[in-house]
Amino acid sequence: MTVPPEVQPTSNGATSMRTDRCGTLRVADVGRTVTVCGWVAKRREHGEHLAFIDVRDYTGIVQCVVPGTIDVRSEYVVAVEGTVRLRPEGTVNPDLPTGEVELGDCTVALLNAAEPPPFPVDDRVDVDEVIRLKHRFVDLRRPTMQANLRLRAKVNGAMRAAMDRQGFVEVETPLLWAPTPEGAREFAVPSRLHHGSCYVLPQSPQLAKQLLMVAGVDRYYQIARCLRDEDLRADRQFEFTQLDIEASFVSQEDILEFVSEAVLDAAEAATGERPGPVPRMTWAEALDRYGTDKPDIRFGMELVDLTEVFAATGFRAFAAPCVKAIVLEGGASSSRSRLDALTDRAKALGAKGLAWFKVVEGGGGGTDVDSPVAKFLSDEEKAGLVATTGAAVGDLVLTVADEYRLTCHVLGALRVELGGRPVSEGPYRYLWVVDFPLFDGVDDAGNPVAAHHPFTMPHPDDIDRLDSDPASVRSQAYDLVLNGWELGSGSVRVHRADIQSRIFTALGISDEEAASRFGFLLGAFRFGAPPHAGFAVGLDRLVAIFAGEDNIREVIAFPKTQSGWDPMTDAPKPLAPAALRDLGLQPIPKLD
RNA sequence: GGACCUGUGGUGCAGUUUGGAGUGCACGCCGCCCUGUCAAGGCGGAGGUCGCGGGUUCAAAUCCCGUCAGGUCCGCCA
Repeated sequence: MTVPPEVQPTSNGATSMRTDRCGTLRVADVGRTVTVCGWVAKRREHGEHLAFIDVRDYTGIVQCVVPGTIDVRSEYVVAVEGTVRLRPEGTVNPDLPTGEVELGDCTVALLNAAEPPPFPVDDRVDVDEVIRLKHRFVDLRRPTMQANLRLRAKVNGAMRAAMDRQGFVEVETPLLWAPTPEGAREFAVPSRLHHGSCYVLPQSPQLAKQLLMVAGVDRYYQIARCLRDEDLRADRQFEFTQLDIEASFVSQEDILEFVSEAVLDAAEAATGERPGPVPRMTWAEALDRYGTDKPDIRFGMELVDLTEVFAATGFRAFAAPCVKAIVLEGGASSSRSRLDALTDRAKALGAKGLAWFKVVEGGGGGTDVDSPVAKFLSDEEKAGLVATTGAAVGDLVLTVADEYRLTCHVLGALRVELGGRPVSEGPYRYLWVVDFPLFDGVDDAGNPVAAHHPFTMPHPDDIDRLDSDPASVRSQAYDLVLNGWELGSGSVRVHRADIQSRIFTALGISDEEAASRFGFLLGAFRFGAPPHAGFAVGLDRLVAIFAGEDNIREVIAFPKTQSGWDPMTDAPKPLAPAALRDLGLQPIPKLD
């Protein structure tokens, strides 16, 4: 966790109960009689004539001096009236922003007593997350969590301002939507008035915002909640928030500009520093050099292609469509158990195996490789391996040989695990990844699967191959990546029926099927759909990185555990029989 | 669906490798003392199904099997 930035209130926060906030009092306030309200952070009693109470609100802590004893405990809610005065010589606390002053001759009004907190309300210890979540209302009192919430609001505000400035209009879209059996699994909401039918919570406002383009809104945005019933991760919750954008009569370039403006504004608001222009990389280059479509470009360790080196190899494990390697500097000292663990990891990622080579000094001042499989390689191949990877004595070369995509995937993951740093650790390296493929793999029936979504416009240079060679068709889809996390994605949409029809054909979706799934959208498009394109930025991830957190739960007020449990409310819970009846539902025994 | 890691007073840990009395540390909590502390200090005290179940053993926090919960990851996330 990071030290929260000092809170800078925009007003003194005076109310009918207080004149000031705790953390704002300074030397300039000396002489004022003030009242602060907050929670008792600490009590230090010195007998019957003197006691100190540290009172905390979200702005910080102020020391209150009581001339006598006072019966308050940790987390009691109090209002304290006293006179701001300089601390006596030698008792200034340089660790506190309010440390030069204190409240003297205090009278303490008890507003509410409190049980001892279940864990310390400070940032010094990492408490078990279930306990924190169960008492989230206490956890959020901690300075870091307060700072995270407020940072999130600041980022939110900066993005809204950027979109407003660029002429976008905020429109709210429904949370109760229709099932669209494509993409992420949806949360269903049973209908009381239509037994047996359900609404679904939107995995994103995708279709709604495209309809707004048909409606002539021209430039739409929304800080939108999205819901996806998929397995949770450090960077994924069931519900998450996006800055959702769509604009008409625009190209990909316009969208990248709009989004850059919002994200860079947010970065400036959050960090005080405006990043430079965001570089670009094609999807193909990202996969080739980094083994992933969301490369962390804070460090090198790029994938090296060795396919040519082993083109004529007699080593059967390397007789594969693709041989690639990464170099771990100084890794030659790795123990056998460590190397075995790496091999297991590679297999878990889908590789058939992992061949490692320790680069050692060879005869005549040259280099040689030390490896269980070295005996299967020719001298030329060993020399080529070292030369092509650029590995030096003491380095470890890890190689995978397999299909191109799998090889890249495995080495890309190992690269991040071996050479990477926490996502929130600086510097911030933004990257546009462009020219994603239109299709990605095939489904069970052998039909191509849409890489982004089926309304993504093909790349103009590739559109002629839509029918003849769909796998080679690039799309006008793009991602924004920051330090190895996908911050968001978008695309130019298909607005013409003839192109949409060809894409559905390539996807193996019949006219009837398309009509039943997306009929309302396709129908709307017949009434004058403008060319349009859009994007969505994941706010939780962006804020987490700015907050120095590697986990989006730290920037969400009430998140759920990896199994979708909320320890505070104990959700999800069974519905009462009467509620089930109302909805026309009947539980069935759990299936194995 | 799968892999790995974790689970010990309210909190954070050590103890588990090599079985031997619920043993220890820090914080917190309760009581008393203390007129300048600020992670206050001193003295005393309370607080434990060692996640749960089973097995091995004379004996299990410790070894074995199962299970639950949490975390990280793979699959999944158009």
